[in-house]
Amino acid sequence: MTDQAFEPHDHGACISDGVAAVERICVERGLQLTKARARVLEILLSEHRAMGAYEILDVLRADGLASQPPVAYRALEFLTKNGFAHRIERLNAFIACSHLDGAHAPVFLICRVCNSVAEAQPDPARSEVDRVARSAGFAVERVVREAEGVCPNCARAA
Amino acid sequence: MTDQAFEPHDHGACISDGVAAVERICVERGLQLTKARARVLEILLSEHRAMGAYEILDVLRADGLASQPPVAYRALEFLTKNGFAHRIERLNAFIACSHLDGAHAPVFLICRVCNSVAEAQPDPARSEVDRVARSAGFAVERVVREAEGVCPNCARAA
DNA sequence: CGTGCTCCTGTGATTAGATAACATATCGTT
DNA sequence: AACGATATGTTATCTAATCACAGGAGCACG
Ligand SMILES: [Zn+2]
Ligand SMILES: [Zn+2]
Ligand SMILES: [Zn+2]
Ligand SMILES: [Zn+2]
Repeated sequence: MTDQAFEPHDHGACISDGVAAVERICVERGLQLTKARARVLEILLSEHRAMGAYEILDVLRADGLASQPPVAYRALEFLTKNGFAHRIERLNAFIACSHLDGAHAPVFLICRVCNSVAEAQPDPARSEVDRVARSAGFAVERVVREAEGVCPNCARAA
Repeated sequence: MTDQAFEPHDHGACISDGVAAVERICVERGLQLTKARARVLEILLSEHRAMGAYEILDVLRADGLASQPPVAYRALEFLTKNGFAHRIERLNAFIACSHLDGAHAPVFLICRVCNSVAEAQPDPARSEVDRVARSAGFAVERVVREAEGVCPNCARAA
């Protein structure tokens, strides 16, 4: 149900698989995964936590690439519009998608101790948000579901 | 299940009832509902939509009260910490609570056309967020659930 | 060719949202 | 009166996001 963010895993595979999957989807859909966009995706994939636009910008700058805010924001807009990354509203930050297969309405679990973020993929049929919206006659276009708390690793450590 | 934000109602009662309820609760709990805090609450209650801190500040300024950001942010911190108002993460904005009775884990329905925001009070027992968190061993402390879309009034109008 | 078109990039400036730091005030308690 | 706790006022700063406009790469068409 949740992904591996809170468990030990081969993280090199997270990165390479993520890049490969996005490359494939871009070819399928005729999208341009340009240098800047690919680099931002890599940066996001490099950690299971949300990164702010200016933090990403710092990495780009260290790479010798362009360093003005619009550079990061444009790449992030491309990635989020196409479902390759998500914006975490609670943090004003971004994270690579870890469920690239199919449409989804993810739930994010944000650890306030280690800052890791897990993207979970709940059963879409029984969302309380949808239920409530339907009963109000409200047409939902986008849903934000984010939980802040302590992940199992940090709970054990304490 | 949802409140009256999307339906015609006696809005004067929304404001007076809201202020009265908060006043009562503050007395009960020994909280100080000072001039600035009460005024910010009134401003939030005056509309069923979320208002930004600087927008609130403009109203305070028009009232001849203090006009620096911390004034608004401190009042908003008091109101949100005590459950009298909520922060809408998606909008970086605030709205008065419309379910002052009891603890709650609200769902917000945000109309992108008329900007009205309804606070719904779903059955807490079957939250998808809680279910997912439990299965991941994640200890939830705060939940954000916000749906963006079109309210029934605006859907009819279109 | 080379012109126009579309999409992407680079850069400077500006706007919006939030907090830090520090001084002052108010009020009840001793 | 002196004190501590809480709330306010003000300046400056910081972070996040967008605007506006100039250029550049790729491609289609004549
Ligand atoms: Zn990984
Ligand atoms: Zn953690
Ligand atoms: Zn009302
Ligand atoms: Zn509406």
